[in-house]
Amino acid sequence: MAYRPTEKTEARKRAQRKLLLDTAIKLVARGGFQSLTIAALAEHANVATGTVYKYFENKADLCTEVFRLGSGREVDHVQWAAFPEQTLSCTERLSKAITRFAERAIAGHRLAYALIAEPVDPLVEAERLTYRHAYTAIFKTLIDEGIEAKEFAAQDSNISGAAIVGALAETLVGPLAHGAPATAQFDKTHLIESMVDFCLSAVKRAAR
Amino acid sequence: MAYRPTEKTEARKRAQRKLLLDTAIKLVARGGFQSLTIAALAEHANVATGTVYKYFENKADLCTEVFRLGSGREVDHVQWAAFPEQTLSCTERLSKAITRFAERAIAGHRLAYALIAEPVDPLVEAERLTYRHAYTAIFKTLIDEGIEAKEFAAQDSNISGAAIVGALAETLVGPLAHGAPATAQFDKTHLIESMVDFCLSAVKRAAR
DNA sequence: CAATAAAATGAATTATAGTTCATATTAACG
DNA sequence: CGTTAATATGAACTATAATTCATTTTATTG
Repeated sequence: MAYRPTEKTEARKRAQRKLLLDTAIKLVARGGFQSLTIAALAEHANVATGTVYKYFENKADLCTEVFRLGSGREVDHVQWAAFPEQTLSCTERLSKAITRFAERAIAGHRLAYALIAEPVDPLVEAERLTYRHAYTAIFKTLIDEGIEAKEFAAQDSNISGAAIVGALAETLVGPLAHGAPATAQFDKTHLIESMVDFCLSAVKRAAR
Repeated sequence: MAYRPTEKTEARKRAQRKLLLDTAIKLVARGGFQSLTIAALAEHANVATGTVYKYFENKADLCTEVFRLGSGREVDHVQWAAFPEQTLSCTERLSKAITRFAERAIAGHRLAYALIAEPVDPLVEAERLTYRHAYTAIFKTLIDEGIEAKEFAAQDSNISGAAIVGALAETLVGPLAHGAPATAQFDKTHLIESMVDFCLSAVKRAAR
């Protein structure tokens, strides 16, 4: 008997895996999923291509994990805004959730675009639906609460939730799309305010 | 001198090209852009792969034309609903335009999904943005008219237009996505009504 | 029919990535 | 230090499609 995995090697293994994932996310944030190739990942992480396969079953597996890691935090932030510690009206919470979504998308630039809208391998597409659905679920729950509290009109909260996600994605992704030059600045505050107004009016349905 | 293109051959050429485009659209409608390969197209159109290149520069060119042909008619239909012959209120016209958009998307199934949301080659993505923008422009113009007529609140019509397109795409594409079994029926009328309510309330902004 | 130009063919080539695996390297333990 | 097991390596292999091009077929005219 001469060799056994020890805490040190296990730690190294975990670190290597994390390094690969972090590097992969950097690649996606820089050039989208289309730039995430095994070769490029290996290159940037200073390992051989074969090594990647010691940590990930195959490319789909890698993409899925990248997607989860990249989006998990994003979803959490919106979740926290929608369901805060303090007691706030549903109107305020929806407003904050939309603002948070938008702010992070704008800050994240290419990454947000890649996660929300960029063309990806069909294998990854399923994961994106999950991602978008996570947002829809947050808005749906919040809208249900708002209906209960008589702040919002009675409505199909699933549809409204999805509509909000779609509206946000379209209005945010438009300006961020392609390799939209970071110079092409747009009025972030104006965009966010507009979207808050649009969505709040929609769920309140005061108009006839 | 012995051979010169004549009207007959020119006509045949045009017909061949049309056949290829129609076949390509059928393929996309059946299995999305991912199933549109030169080999498959040639096979289904009963020509050799090389022949395709007599009619199209390259694949990107083919995809672009497929996109234009496929979406052109769709956009026109919404355009007609938004700007009809008869005099109608902006509210009614917006309602009809949204309904038309949704009805055609639902009827078109896979094709609508492919045009609006399916992952495609980045080369084709630019064309999609054009396509979505065409819808945004229609809604923007209609919203501007509605603001003028005091039917809608003052707002950034570009943002609202894009928001409507995004909201529609998200709510419609969700149920249509993947190879969503045609059996998985959803309440089409309910969905359309909900979206009309959502969008009309949003642009009217009666709520505060 | 002969001559010729256009059009079609499809096997071969090219390009791009994902995946594998025989070999080399490294780490742990006696 | 020597043995052994785990890890890493990266060139070779595989798969998938796009693209090309020498050859064949077809259409037109004198």
